[in-house]
Amino acid sequence: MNIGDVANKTGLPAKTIRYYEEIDLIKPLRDTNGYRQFRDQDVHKLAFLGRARTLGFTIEDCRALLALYEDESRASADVKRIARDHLSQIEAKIADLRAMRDTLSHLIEACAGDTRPDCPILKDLGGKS
Amino acid sequence: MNIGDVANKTGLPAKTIRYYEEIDLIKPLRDTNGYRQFRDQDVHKLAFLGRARTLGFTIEDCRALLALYEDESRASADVKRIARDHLSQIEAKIADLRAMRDTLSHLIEACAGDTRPDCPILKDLGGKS
DNA sequence: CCTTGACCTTCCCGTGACTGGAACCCTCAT
DNA sequence: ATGAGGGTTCCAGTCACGGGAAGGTCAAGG
Repeated sequence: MNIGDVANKTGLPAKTIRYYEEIDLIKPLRDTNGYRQFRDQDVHKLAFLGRARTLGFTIEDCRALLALYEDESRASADVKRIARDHLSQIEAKIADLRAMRDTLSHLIEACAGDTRPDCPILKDLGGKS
Repeated sequence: MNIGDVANKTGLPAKTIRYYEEIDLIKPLRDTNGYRQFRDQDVHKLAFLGRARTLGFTIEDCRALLALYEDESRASADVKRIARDHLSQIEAKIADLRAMRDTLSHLIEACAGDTRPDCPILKDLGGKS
C-alpha cells in the first residue's frame, strides 16, 4: 500500500505519516522506486497512534504505549500509570481553562458591547478595579 | 527602571519582556549604556499583557486589545468581539478535553493495573472492541 | 585600583507536532 | 509527448517563549 491509501484508511495526513517514520514510530518498507510500502502492521500501528493522539497522549507517550502494545509480557500497571498521568494533566488543563472561561464570561457579560469606549474588559486587564 | 525590576514588578520573566519588545508590543527607551529604560507606561502595558495572557489571549489578540486600550475613542463592541471569540475557543478546548477525560477515565477504571498483560486501554487503542 | 558578582546586552538554538511549499521523480492515460 | 496525479526529499515556519553562550556594565569590598 502506498502512503495515500494509508492516509485514507487511517485518516492521518501523509505528512504526519512521514513524520512518524522520521521519528521512528513506524518503519515501512521501501519499493524499488523509493515509494514507502506499508504492511498491515504498519497501518495498524498508525491507527493506534491516531487514536492515542486523539486522546491527547504526547508522541513520547505514544511511543511508550506502542512498545507496551507490542510487548506480550507487559504489565497493565505500566499502561495504567501512563494513562493516569496523562489524565491528571488533562484535568489540570481543564481547570485552567475553566478559570479563564469563568473570568472571561463575567467580563463579557458586564461589557455593553456598543459604540461607547467604556469597557469593563479593558478595565480589568488594565488592573483598575 | 531596569528590566530586572520590571520583571519583579510584573511577574513576567525578563526573557518575555525582551521578546515583547522584539515583536513591538512595547517600546522601552534605552539608557546610554544600552540598558532598557522602562517608564511607568511600559510597566503598565506589561502588566496588561501579563493579565491578558493569563486569560489565554494570543499575542495577536493582546496586540489588538492593547491598541483598543490606548484608543480613547474605541467602541467596546470591538473589545467584546475579541473576548467572545476567544471565549468560544476556550469552550471548544474544554469540550475536547472533557471528551478525552471521559474516555480515558472509563478506560482507566476498566484496567486492572497489575502485573498481567491484559489491558482494556491498549485494547481500545488497538481498535479491538 | 582591582576584583568579584550581579546585573545587563545580543545572538542562536530548541521546544511539539506537525504544516506548507519548492523542486524533483514515477506512472499511467490520452 | 504531455499532462494529471501520485510519490520523494529538504527547508522553513508555526506559537510563545526558554536555555545558554559570550561579552559589556555597575556597585561594593579588599
